[in-house]
Amino acid sequence: MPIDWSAIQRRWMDAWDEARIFESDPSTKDKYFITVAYPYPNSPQHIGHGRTYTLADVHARYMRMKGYNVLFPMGFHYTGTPILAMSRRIAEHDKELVETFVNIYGVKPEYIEYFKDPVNIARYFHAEIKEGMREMGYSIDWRREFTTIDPLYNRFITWQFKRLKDKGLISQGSHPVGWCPRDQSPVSQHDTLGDVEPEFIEYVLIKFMLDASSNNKSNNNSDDAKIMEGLILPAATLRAETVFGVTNLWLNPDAEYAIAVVDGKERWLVSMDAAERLTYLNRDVRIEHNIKGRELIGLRTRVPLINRYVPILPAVFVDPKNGTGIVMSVPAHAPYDYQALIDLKASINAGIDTHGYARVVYEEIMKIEPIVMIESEYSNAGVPASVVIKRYGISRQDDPRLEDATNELYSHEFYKGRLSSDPRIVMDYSSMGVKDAREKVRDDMLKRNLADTMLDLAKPVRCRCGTPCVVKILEDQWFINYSDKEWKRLAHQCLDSMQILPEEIRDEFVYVIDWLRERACARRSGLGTKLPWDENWIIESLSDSVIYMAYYIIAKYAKMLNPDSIDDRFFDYILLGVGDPSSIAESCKVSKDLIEQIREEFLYYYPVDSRHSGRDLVPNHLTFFIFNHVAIFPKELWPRQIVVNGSVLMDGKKMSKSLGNIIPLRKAIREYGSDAIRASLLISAELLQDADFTLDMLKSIREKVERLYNICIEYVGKVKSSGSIDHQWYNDRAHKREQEDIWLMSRLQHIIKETTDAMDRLRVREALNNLLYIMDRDMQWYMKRARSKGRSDDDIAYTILPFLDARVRMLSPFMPFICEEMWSILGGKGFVAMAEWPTIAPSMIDYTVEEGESLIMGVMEDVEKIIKVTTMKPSKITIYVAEGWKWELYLRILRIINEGITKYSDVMRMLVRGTSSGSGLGSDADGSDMVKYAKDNPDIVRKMMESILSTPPESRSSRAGIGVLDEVRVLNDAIPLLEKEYNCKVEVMVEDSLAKTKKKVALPYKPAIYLT
RNA sequence: GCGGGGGUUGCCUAGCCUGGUCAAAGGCGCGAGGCUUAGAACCUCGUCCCAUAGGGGUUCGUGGGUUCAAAUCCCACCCCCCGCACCA
Repeated sequence: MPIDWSAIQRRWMDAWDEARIFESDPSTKDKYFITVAYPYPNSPQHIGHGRTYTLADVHARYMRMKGYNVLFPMGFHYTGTPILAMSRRIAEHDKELVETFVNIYGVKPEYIEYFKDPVNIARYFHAEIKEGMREMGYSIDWRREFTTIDPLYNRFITWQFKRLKDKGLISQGSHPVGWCPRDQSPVSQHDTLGDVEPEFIEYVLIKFMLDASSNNKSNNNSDDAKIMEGLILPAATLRAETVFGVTNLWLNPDAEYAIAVVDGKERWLVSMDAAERLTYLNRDVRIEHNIKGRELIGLRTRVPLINRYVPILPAVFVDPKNGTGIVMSVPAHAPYDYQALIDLKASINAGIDTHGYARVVYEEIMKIEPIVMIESEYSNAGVPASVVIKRYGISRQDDPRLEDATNELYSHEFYKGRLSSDPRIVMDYSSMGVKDAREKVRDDMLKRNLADTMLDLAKPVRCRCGTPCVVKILEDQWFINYSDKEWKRLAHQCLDSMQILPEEIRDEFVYVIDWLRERACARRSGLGTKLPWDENWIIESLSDSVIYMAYYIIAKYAKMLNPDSIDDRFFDYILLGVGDPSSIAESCKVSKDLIEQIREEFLYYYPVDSRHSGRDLVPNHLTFFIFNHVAIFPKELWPRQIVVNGSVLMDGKKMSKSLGNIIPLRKAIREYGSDAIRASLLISAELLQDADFTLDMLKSIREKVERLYNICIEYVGKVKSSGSIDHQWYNDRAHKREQEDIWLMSRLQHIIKETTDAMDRLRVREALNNLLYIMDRDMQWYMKRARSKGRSDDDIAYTILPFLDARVRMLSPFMPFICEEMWSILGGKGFVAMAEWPTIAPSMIDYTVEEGESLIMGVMEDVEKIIKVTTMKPSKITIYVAEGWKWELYLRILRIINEGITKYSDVMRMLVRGTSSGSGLGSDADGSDMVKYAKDNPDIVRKMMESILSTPPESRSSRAGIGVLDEVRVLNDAIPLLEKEYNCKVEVMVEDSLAKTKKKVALPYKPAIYLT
C-alpha cells in the first residue's frame, strides 16, 4: 500500500507540537546541550543547508533516546552587511535581484516593496527557514528562539564586549581594506562586480632621483629647473632585487602625472591616479603641478643604492592606474621590458619616428644593453628574458603570451635563481638566493630611505556600483586581539580537552589557533549591536556569534525581562555568578527568584556538549567560539565537543547558481518528504566527506522504508496480542524457538552493539547502513529459513516483531515521521522519539547457532559456485562433514593461532612436539596421535591454517569456545531450505564412508560437497 | 608558498589508526532471471580476468622497502580538492 508521506509528516509534526516533547527544562536527568550554527536569513534554505542541521537533529534525538535531557535550540543571525546590501539593491530596483527573489525564491511581487528595509528581508527568510526546519522534523525547543537584533541580545553582546575589553583583548589600530570611493565603504567579495575578492599586494617604491641638470631642453628657464630640482621618481616594483639590472625608467608619455609634496617632505612624481590612491593610504599628498609623461622623456635619473644614471624612456604599456605609473626597466629579466626595448630600437632603425623626441633620446636608447644580474638555467643560455621570449616565439609588445613568459621567468628565478657572483654588478648581495636577496634589498633600502612601500590592488576590482575600487587604510579600527599569547595558550588547552569529530580535523584547529591575528571586530554599517564605547561602530557578525549558546538559556525568559532595565551586572551574575542577586534584582527590575532560577538553569545546561557546523567555519567561527569561551568563562564551562561535516553535492556536482542545481529545501520536502531527504543526506558519506545527494538514492530509500512499513502492518496483523513487543515477549514463547529464531535474535544483539558504537562516534552513515541494509539482509535470511520449514506466519511473527521493534527505534532519529507511524502500528507506547534506545541482551547471543548458520551459508555459496562452473543441474547433493580427528587437529591449530603463533613452520613445530612441549597447548588430547596426524597431512595443516587466518578474529575465538560443532545436526536442519533452493535431494553424512583419496577435501566448517 | 584533506574494483563511497576477516562492505548504475496483460516497482543472481568441482591469476595513484603475509606499516615521487580573513 503506498504511503502518504506528507499526511504522516503533518500528523506527527502536530502531535509533537501538542505534546511539547522537545521543550527542555532543567530536571533530575543528565542534560545534553547541542547547538548548531544558526542560519543567516538572506535566502531560503536549500538541500545543502539541511545536512548540518539534520546531523545535529539526529544527534539530539539519539541522545534523547539514550535518556538525556536534551536541549536543542535555534536562533537567527540577522547581523551583517549582505542583507543591508540586498535592501539597497532592492531600493535601486536592481532587476537581477528582484527576479531572483520572485522567480527563484518564490517571493510574492507585492512583498518586494517591503524589502527596502533590511529587517523585513531578514524577517521574511527567518519565517521561511523556520518553517522548513519544522517540516524537516528538527526536535527544536522553539521557546528559546531569538534574533541577534533583539534588544536583550544587544545587551548581552554589549556585556560580552565589555568583558573582552576589560581583559585587554580589544585593541585599536589601522588596517587596509578594499574600498569603494563612491559608496565610501569597504568592499568584500560579495560587494564587487563578478564577486571578485579584492586582493592586496605591496609594491616597493624605489626612489629614483631626477638629475635636473639633464634637462637641456630648449627653454631652459629657471622656473622649470626649480620644479625639477630634487624630484623623486618612485618606481613601483615587486622585485626590489632587480634594481641592479635597471637600464632605464618607463613612463607612459600620454598619461597625466603630478608633481606633489608627499607627507610634507619629499617631492614625488607619480601618475595623477596614483596621487589619489596614495591619499586613501593616508599619505599626505599636495599636488603642485600637472605634467604629461612625454615632457620627462629623455631626462636622466640616478638609481639609488648603486648611483648609476639611467634615462627616462616612453612605454605605452605603463598603466597610470597601477602602482605609481612609473616602472623601472630591467630588460635582462623582465620580458615586457626586453620586448619594449627591442621594439623601440627597431622603430628607430627603421627610421620611423613616431614620438618626436630629441635626437639624444634615440642615441640613449641605442646604447642600452640588458644587464644580467640573476643567474639561473636561463642565464646560462643568454639574456634570460630573451631566452624565454624566443621559446614562446613572441615578437611583439602586445602579444598576450608575454604574461605567461613573465610568470614563468619570475617564478623560475624566484625559486632557483641566485644574484650574480660579480660584486661589481650586485655589490655585497652577490650569490644570494633571489628570495632572500629580495627581502634584504627591500629592507636595506627602506632603512636608508631609498625606497618606500605602497599597497595596491593586485587586480583591478569594481564595486557593484561600477566604481573602480582602491585600497584604503582604515584608522581607529577596533580589533579583537587573537594574537595574545596567553589567550592562545588557553585556546589550545581547551582544544586539547575537547572531543573533535572527526579527529582528522583537529590539526586544522591547532593551526588556526596559532595563525589567528588581530581581527577587525566592528564595521560602520549593517545590522547588529553597537560598540558600547564607540557608538559609530557596529559589532561585526563573526564577533557577536561566539558565545551566544549561553543566551539560549536567557532567551526562554526574554518576555519577562525588560531590556531597558537590564544591565551588565545581570549578565555578570547569570553567566559568571558574580555580584549580589538582591541588588541586581532591584536595579534590573526583576525578581530575585527569577534571577536565581535563570542562573540555575544556566548552570544546569552549560557547558555546550556538542557544537555542530559545516567545515567552512573551522578557520573562523568555530575557532573564535573556542577563543571567546576561554576568555570569558571558567574552565568548567568550556565547550566539550565540536562536530564538523562536509558539504553536499548534487549528483556529484557542486551546487551553484550557474548549474541551476540548487534545490530549495521546502520544495524538496513537498516532493519527496522529509524522512527520505534526511536519510539521503546522511547515508552517502561519513562526516568529513562531501555527501552526494541523488534522487535515485532518495527513491530507493523511500521504497525500502515503504516495504518495512508494510511488513510492520502485515505481521502485526498476524498476531492478535497487543502491548509492547520486546525481548520479554519473545522469551515467553521460548518453546517455539528454532535455530533461525535464536540466530536472528543473536544477530540483533550484534547490530544493536555496532549501531550504538557508530552513533556514539556519529558515524551516521555506518549506522544507517546497518539499519537499512544489514538488518534487511538478516531478516530475509531468516524468512527464507523459516518459510522453507513451512512454519506458520504467526510463528514467524514472534521473532520478527521484536526485531522490527528495535529496528524502528534505532531508525527513528534518522526518519522520525515514518518511524512514529510504524511505532504506533507496532503498538509502541507514547512517541518513539521518547522511547528508549535498544540495549543488548547478552544472554541472547548464541555463538554456536551463529556459526551454524554461517556454515549453512558457506555450504550454499560453495554449491552455487560449483553449479556455476560446471553448469550442471544436480539431481542429488551429498554433503560430507569432516571426521573427528580433523576437528581435533583443527581446534589445536586454532588455539595455537589464537596464541599469536601464525607462521606455518612454527605451528608445525608446535604440533609435532606434541605433549612433550610443556607449553600446555598440546597437552589435552592424545599427543602421539596428534603428531601423527600433523606429520601425515602437512597439506591439511596448511589448509586449516589458511582457513583459520581468513576467519574474522572474533569468530576464531568463538569457534575455539564452541569446540566441535555438530555439523550434521546443523545441516540436517537446513535440508528443507537446500532441497527447495536447488530443487533436488540433499543428504548429509560424516565422511567415514568416503573413499580415502577424497577424504582430504572435507575440513571443519568446510564440508566436502558432491553433486550428482 | 603555508596549512589541511584526499587518490580504492563502471561511478559514489567504506576499509588504512589496531597487517592475515580483502577480489575488498554498502549504495548507484548495468546485465540475466522471477513476478506482471505490459511497464514501473519489487525479489533473486551476476557485474576485474581465466576456469565443466567449490580453484587460479592480476588489482587498491607511482616506484622502492619491511614482513611468513601489505589497500593497511616505512621511504621517495606524481596528481586532485579545500582554507589563507575581517566576509557570512
